[in-house]
Amino acid sequence: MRIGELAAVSGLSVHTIRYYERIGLMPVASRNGSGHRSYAPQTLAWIEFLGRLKTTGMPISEMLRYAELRERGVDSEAERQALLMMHRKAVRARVAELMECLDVLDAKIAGYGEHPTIKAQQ
Amino acid sequence: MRIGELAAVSGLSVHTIRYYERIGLMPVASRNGSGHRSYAPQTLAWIEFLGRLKTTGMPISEMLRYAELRERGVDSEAERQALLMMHRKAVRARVAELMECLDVLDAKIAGYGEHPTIKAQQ
DNA sequence: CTACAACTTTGAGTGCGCTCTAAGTCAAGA
DNA sequence: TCTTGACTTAGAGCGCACTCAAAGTTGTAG
Repeated sequence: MRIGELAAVSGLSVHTIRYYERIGLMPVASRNGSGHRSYAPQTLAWIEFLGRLKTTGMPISEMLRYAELRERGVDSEAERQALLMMHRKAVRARVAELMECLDVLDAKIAGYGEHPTIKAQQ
Repeated sequence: MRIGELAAVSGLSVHTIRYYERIGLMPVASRNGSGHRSYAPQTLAWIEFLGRLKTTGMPISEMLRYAELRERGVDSEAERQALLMMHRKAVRARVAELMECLDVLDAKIAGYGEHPTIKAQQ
């Protein structure tokens, strides 16, 4: 799989894939005869997982930490698991925070269109 | 209330408060005799609401739209309500997205430390 | 009166995560 | 052979949301 195809199936841009490789988020890709990057199909799964980390607000610096542990192989699994557990905790907190904000939004939305006396209390 | 005190109680920096005024997120503050900004206590409630919008991922451009409607007064309430309803929808979607990612994280975390055969399926 | 903190302005700088440009190489179809 | 398009590199540029710097003014405590 060449970089253009990987970009198409992953939704990342070619630029972004090369950027991810440059900063260490993706392993240095092997090359075909003409120097073009060549990707194994599993690469897509890695990109998708990175996407989950990104969606959940993990900064690149921390993804990088995870990627480095992954490169180190099987003996880093406990550390990777710990890192993900910390992140899960942060995501759960974020969800709770958003739900609290949703309550505030609900109240504000309900407030519009009410009796002026009640409205004034907003 | 002067800007330093407002910064202390709101958690924003003095720089940020002036920045918010400059871009239109906050009304131009009235001044005391010596040209210093003077704030009414209700200003804090506005900053806190802006904080909710920010926490829930609303970009400044959209907060600006809301702030402008607010400046326009009572006749913009329907529009403000509509804007907040759109935003609430987006926040709900974001919560759903995060919860989906939490499932993926749970599976990944559970996968570490399992039997090698099962682990290989990750 | 002096020192010092808190304020004022304009405008530049920062960190993040891309995103694009320029200049060049390579492979395949008309 | 020519053209087209996908690829390569190094490095510059961008949008967002601040954040800070410089130079100056004002208010108050000792």
